[in-house]
Amino acid sequence: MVTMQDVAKRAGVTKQTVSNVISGRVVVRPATAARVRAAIEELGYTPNLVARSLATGSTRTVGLFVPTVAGSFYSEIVEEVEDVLEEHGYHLLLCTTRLDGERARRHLAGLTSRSVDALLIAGDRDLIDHLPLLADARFPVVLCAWETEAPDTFPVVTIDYERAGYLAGRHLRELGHERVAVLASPDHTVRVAGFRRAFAADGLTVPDSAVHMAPEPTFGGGFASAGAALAAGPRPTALFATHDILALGALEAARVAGCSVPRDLSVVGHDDNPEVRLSHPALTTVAIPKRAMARQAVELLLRAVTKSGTPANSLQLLRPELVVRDSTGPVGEIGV
Amino acid sequence: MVTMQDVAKRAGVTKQTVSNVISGRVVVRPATAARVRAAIEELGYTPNLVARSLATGSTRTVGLFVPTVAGSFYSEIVEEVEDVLEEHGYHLLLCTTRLDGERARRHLAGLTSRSVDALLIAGDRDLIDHLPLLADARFPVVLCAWETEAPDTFPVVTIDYERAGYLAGRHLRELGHERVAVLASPDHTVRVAGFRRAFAADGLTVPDSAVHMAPEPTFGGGFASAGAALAAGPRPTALFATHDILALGALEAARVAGCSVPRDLSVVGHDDNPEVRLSHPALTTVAIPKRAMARQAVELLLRAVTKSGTPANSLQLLRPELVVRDSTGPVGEIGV
DNA sequence: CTGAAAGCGCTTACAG
DNA sequence: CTGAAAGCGCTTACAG
Repeated sequence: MVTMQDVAKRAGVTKQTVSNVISGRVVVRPATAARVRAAIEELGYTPNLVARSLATGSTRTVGLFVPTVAGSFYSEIVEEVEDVLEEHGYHLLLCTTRLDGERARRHLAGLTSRSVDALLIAGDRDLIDHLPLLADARFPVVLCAWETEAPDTFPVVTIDYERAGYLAGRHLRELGHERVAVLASPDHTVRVAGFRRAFAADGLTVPDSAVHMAPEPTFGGGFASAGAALAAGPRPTALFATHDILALGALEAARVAGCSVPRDLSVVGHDDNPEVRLSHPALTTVAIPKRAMARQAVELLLRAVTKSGTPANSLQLLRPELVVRDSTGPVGEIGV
Repeated sequence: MVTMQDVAKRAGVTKQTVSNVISGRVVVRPATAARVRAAIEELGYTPNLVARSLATGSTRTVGLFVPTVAGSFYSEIVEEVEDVLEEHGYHLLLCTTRLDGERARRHLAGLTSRSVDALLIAGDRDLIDHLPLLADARFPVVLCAWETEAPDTFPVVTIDYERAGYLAGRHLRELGHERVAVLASPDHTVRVAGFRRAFAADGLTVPDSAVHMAPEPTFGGGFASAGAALAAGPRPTALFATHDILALGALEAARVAGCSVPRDLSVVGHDDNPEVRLSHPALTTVAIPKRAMARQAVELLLRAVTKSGTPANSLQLLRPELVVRDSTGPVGEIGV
């Protein structure tokens, strides 16, 4: 491989001068610089990034942990993170943890060894128990898409999930719904709490019996738990699913149960993933500013890298927004 | 940061001995090794991977280019690649090219500089024009998920897309369909050719007028071009979409046009993405062994890395399989 | 504006 | 089995 030394010899200078030409940090006489550039060109020289990293202590690489890359939520985050990194000349080292805490821990241990300038952890599912490992990391760490109680050891950029649930609830309240059901993933307690708050504001309560757990965030999971919700007691007039895909399953369950949406049943989802446009009727849902979240998190991270300090330890909550489509309507007189 | 030197001092040995203990490549006296290990523990030493890379010339990182990470096709590939890499102790550097050849080229240039031990390029969309840049790469390169004419400069692990189209066509022929339409993405000419071959085998031709281009591989794109196909001339009795999502759009177009699937219209998709289970009726499609493909490609790549040679230049075609569900049926008498 | 020196933290032969 | 030396390819002060 051709090294800086080779270029230097060819251009009749020392390698320090070559380095100066490349970095542009020191002014080099135009004639010399031209000779160096010519030599680089002729030799097809390309600097060895590993050597540079060792000398500078920076790899210009950021690690990203996501639970998975399947599904549009995290894949959009990955792409946004990559975009921001690219704008700043950084590379992306990706680890998907796949609901496997042990796997996450192993990867974490691997990255601790300086191969990364900073680390972004998206999603609280798999790494939450291993955060202490990062306590004396030599690089900045930022958390995002964190729904459960965020540890106060790292800056967090996330969504106001409580408000997301609240928006869904308030919307249903404004439409006059009183008897409602919730389809929830186990780790979505914050959304459910927000949803309840909207009802509590009107002196209504959403009983625990109205909250149906969907172990898996899948279409089938939504179908099954919506089926249970519709079969139970007095049929609800509205339903909030903490995940769009659960809502899509619920739509199907409603069809099967012969109840028309939104006439007999209103359905609200959560996330506003692109898939929801495939549904009939189009799903009313709470849109999550995931790209904005990812961008802010990365920018915070990179600011910490360049100022080489830990970022100010803060909790930043981005606001979700209700997107009203066709799956919700006023509570009907003919209900039941 | 604590270095090997620090550990050595603490253990009362030289850093070479520490290195030996860590690598395990040289036998060290047990007592010494124990002292070294204790020192490592006490100091919380973790080797600097960048320094190691510079010394060994290996970063234990593999670069992966994919067009996007949205949609299940490439996201499954990414996860499978990562799994195989992890099994072998490698990290994943991810670049999504996003239909942007220029962006792809920039990233390529960045990686050429030794920050990666090998490179896997999935998808022919964005990098096809920039492959010459890789001509004198100092690391192995493998191509996968390549549908267009593959360059013969690198090993290719891909799908027999021609056969995929053929399987779809043969299935429809076996059901007696003669008047068919195709919904195709512009870069899916090979699938279409295979589809046509199945008809040609029976002396039938699929005219160009029966092939409808869908510029975007989206639900809306499928809906629009299926609408055109159903409106045109004598209505086809069957339809092949070169992409599942196009087929889902077609299903919706059929519903709107008031034609019942599969009674009035059979629909075959391509890929067998998980989404297709959401459709009504469940979609018959051609399943693509994408995970197997990704695995083989990475294993080929890693074999080349460890044997530090270019991999044998070969073209490997994995076989797709027809998955019959509910969207296809025998051609009806009452057709049209 | 250019060159000589030291150093980033490791590994790899090679002696002892 | 352990130590002394050289080297991986850069960058960063520091002289001239």
